[in-house]
Amino acid sequence: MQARSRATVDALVEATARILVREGFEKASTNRIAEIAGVSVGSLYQYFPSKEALVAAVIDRHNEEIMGIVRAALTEVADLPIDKAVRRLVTVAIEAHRIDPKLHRVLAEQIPRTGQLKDVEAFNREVHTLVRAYLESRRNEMRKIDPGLATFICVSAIEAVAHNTVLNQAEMLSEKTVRTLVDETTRMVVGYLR
Amino acid sequence: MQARSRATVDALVEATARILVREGFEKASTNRIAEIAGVSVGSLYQYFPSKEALVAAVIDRHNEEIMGIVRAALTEVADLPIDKAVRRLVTVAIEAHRIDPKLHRVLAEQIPRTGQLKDVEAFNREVHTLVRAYLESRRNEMRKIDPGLATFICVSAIEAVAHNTVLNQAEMLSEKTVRTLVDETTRMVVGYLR
DNA sequence: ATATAATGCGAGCATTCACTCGCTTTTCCT
DNA sequence: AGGAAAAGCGAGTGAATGCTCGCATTATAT
Repeated sequence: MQARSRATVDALVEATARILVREGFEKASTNRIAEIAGVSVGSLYQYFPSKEALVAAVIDRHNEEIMGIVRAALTEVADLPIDKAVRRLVTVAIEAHRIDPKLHRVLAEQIPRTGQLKDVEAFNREVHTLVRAYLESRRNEMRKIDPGLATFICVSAIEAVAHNTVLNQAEMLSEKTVRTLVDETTRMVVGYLR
Repeated sequence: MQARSRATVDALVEATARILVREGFEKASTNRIAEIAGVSVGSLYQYFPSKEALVAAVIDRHNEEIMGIVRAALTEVADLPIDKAVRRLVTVAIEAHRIDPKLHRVLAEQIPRTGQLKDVEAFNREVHTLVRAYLESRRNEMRKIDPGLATFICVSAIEAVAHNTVLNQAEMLSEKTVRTLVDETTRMVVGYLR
């Protein structure tokens, strides 16, 4: 039956994420994952050909969540002037990183980059492409500047601020702090673009 | 008989770095490291209590190299106005990341962050402190702004540009590209600060 | 030359862990 | 009900690997 197996798959992915967050990558053995999922190792290998594939599924789920938000934001921002748009994007970047900070941290710090590096790169490229398209459509509001370069610098800067904010300050982030941070980052990026 | 043992220690650290770069973290077993170093596993454990400690030594050596450059730059820049200083710092950041890009990549991507995370944080804090001190000494050239916040944003942005540049473009970086990148990043940061 | 200490050796132990396979249970269909 | 197919089970396997320990070699001191 399908419902049953989908539940098993979900339980496995969920359990993997939980263990990664609660006990770190090292403790995440396939046996343990199966145990936490309430499933046998045999079933695990019925659905995932390797441990790597399982971890990749977790990464994908998380990235897909983030990309959903980012894509939506970039669509809804398409008609806004640069200052409004950048502000929104900075806000969204921080929000996206805050979805599941602990998981984000583990994925960023503890997962050995192997095969699925390709996937992460794909997400990166997508963000790049989308941002670049937006910037090109707003060329008239900007100074003369190579769009690829501008995209690279802006995305790097915004991503870094969001990333470091979430990693360093963990969960303790007041609304006010976030607002100030958004203000400042927006100011930097907008000032740079025009 | 210190010379002999120092040579052994050096050989071990060097071999570890080589294996990390050439074959990745997974292939870096203690047995293999000892073999490449031309030393026995027993000797390895005479000088390093664990594999982790060995990897930590490699990380430390690399970080120390980078910090040496950064510290020097920040000292020699102390009397320069903001625009000159920032330009120098951006340049140095990229240079520092280019010291050993392959090792840098492995350290950034493949090493599970365990204990020695503390060390990395210490380096981070030092950079922060130094930059902040500089900014505070130049307050008069800047708009009214919280120094801690400004430091956080500037360091994040510069670091991210340098990091991504080196990671994405590997070794293929023309002088011209670097100069443009430095120009643009400098422009962004300086524009932001004043 | 002899004794003592420092350094080095590497086979092997103990453990962990990804993964397999033969079997059982559950679900579906007629 | 009966049987086939789908899903699940978990003890067991084999390989990898971090690390130990008893012994061998080399340096220093007397």
